[in-house]
Amino acid sequence: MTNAFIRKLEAHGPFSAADRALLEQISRKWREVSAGHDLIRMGDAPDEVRLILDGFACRAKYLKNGKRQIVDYLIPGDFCDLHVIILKRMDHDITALSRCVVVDIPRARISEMLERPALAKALWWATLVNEATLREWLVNIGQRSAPQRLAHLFCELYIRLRAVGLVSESSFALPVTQKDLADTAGLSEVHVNRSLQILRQKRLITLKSRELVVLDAPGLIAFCGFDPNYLHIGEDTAVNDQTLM
Amino acid sequence: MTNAFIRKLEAHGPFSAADRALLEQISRKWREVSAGHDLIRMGDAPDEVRLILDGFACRAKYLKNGKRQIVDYLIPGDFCDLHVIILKRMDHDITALSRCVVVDIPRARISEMLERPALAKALWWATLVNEATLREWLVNIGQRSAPQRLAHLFCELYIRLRAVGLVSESSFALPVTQKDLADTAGLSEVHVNRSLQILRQKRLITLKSRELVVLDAPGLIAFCGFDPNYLHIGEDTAVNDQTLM
DNA sequence: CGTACTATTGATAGATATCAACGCTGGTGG
DNA sequence: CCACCAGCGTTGATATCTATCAATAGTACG
Repeated sequence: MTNAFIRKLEAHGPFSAADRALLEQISRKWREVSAGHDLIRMGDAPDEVRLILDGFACRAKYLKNGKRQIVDYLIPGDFCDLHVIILKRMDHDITALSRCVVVDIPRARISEMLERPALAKALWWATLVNEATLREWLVNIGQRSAPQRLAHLFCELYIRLRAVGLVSESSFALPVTQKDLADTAGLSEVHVNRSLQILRQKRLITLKSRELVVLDAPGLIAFCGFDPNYLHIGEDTAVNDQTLM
Repeated sequence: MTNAFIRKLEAHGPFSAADRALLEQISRKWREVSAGHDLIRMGDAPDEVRLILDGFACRAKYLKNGKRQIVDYLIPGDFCDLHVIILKRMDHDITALSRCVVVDIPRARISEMLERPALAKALWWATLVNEATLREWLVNIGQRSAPQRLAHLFCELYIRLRAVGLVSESSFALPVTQKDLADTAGLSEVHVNRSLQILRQKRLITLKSRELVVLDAPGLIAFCGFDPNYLHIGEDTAVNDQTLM
């Protein structure tokens, strides 16, 4: 079985049999975390790197006044905390949004991965795409209107989830509350509600019972000016809106 | 001569003589870029990785409607585009804010660096701190008020610039316009002007002629709730506001 | 000593937050 | 199986923040 993790990493260069064997061994022993529970807490200095095999989680930072900013959504195949290999402590929390299946990879295994060029490159790739995504989020919050911010987030999740096979019929599970979206987009809960109504009125999306349906992909893309380049999926492949969504 | 680059990288583990020799060789051949000129443009796929030895630059993404979001400030010792080793193309621009001294490191040299554990680790460190900084910027724009956003930015620059010896007497060169600050903080130019007035009224800072003076460091820190942890400078060292600024 | 960029100011419009209430829904225990 | 409860979504009214527009004042630089 090739899981989301291996599929995602291998997207940018084939692995040798030995590489794959190592990855498969890594993802053999997993555990479950139920929705709402923390995978890692700020200040933790874990000895393993966590990896999500199934489920949805978010990375968030809290202010002293209780405000929260979600800075990433973690989907199957994403590493939670590659940082702790180098940076001793977590500077933020990771919380499960749905039931998650997680593997804990010991540092030693990561070191082994870093010694294999193809795997090391894959880890660099994952890290750098993360960084590029953070930059785009900054653009999103800094420069776009409330409804556009949400639209952009949905476009991104669509592409990322599709890359791991979690989109069907233009729709996908999105186990978040409007408050979560608010804390992602730097908005209030009420304003998220009203912004979603705008997106619905425009017949761009539907979001009900934690299920997001993209009704009009080109429209959604145009509405927020989404350009998937920053995700560096299918590098050097000619892409356009039609092929993408 | 140990330049900012080497000093910064070495902050997290000593290098061997060979490591240092490689670094010194790398930073030997430099060139100048004058203020306002681009170091790299979106879409470029350069064969070298650029590194700033002196000067100030910014990393920015543009929207189709002309809006701009600055997503990072680059100071001496910072890599411009480690990404292009792995991700083929730049997905943003880098522009000099002041006259810059830059070195172009051929890919091959970067590969040599990655083969040396201490140097590879240093590169990982730089990348992961970048990522952590982006997360904190997201918190900044998403959750703080306009004056707080600026205060937080100033705190960060203070710490980062001090780490490379560019702060003296609680002040440092900050070659940016109010429009630049606006595009950094997701605000309008006018509102930045008024927010700066608030910071001045509170006797926290002074900003004139591209020189920022921190008048009241503890006050500035308290005002925006700055916590330097995310910069991962002096890991595992007990730090507090007093020792920091 | 213009000229162009940058900073500042005032007035107004627009976007978003906050506050408060109510309705819906899914789960739980009796 | 129903009643209740808690969390979530929705709505309206209002306050606050921030953008926009337009004009003026500095400032740096050729």
